[in-house]
Amino acid sequence: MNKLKREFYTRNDVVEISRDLLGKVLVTKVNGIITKAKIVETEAYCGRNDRAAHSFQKRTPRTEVMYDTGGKVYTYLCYGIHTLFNIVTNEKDLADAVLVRAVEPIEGIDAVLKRRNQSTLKRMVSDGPGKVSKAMDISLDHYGLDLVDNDIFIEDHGVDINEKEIIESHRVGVDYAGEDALRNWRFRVKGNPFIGKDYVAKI
DNA sequence: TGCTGGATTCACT
DNA sequence: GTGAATCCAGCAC
Repeated sequence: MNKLKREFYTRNDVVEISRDLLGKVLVTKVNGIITKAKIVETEAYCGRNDRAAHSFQKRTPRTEVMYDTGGKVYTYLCYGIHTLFNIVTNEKDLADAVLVRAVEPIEGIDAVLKRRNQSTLKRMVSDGPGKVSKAMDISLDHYGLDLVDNDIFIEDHGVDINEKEIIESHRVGVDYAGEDALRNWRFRVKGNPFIGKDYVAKI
């Protein structure tokens, strides 16, 4: 198991990192419970010239960590209820980030099901960004955490997602971003049962 | 100090 | 298919 190193996160192409993250394994150790899940859906945000990004032309206390060096965790609350999990990328001050939208649980499944109040493992468990953080027990407390040296990190299990297995599509929920909302910066693993169910209609 | 709206989810019909 | 839940950041005053 190779834990991803700083160099993986600090590359300057956030879109490339988003693609590379597909098939990688997100690991969390919260309250002594280890949970692992394969990343099957990501979304890229470019802080400098992407109106969909929180960090676009406004540096605030909330988005401060996006301006830090790649490899940091950016969590924030959406609709007052849901925690969304982002991975900061690129060099310091550039504010790029990747949103993890869906995962496939592979270890600690009992804990995942318990957190999600489910009895069996199915798409429902982790096919949305808010569900991912809940399933993995990621909360706002993890804001600013360093993935390189902490209880939350990403492993490379040698799974290589073929270019042909990646579905590109435009991002959702960011209509306010105008033309930037049309960028094909959302990436999914083709055929994986845990990706968001709307992918057929949105392509 | 107060108002507004959002990178959503889930229960219910 | 639809609507309610729910809270904080950002901005206006």
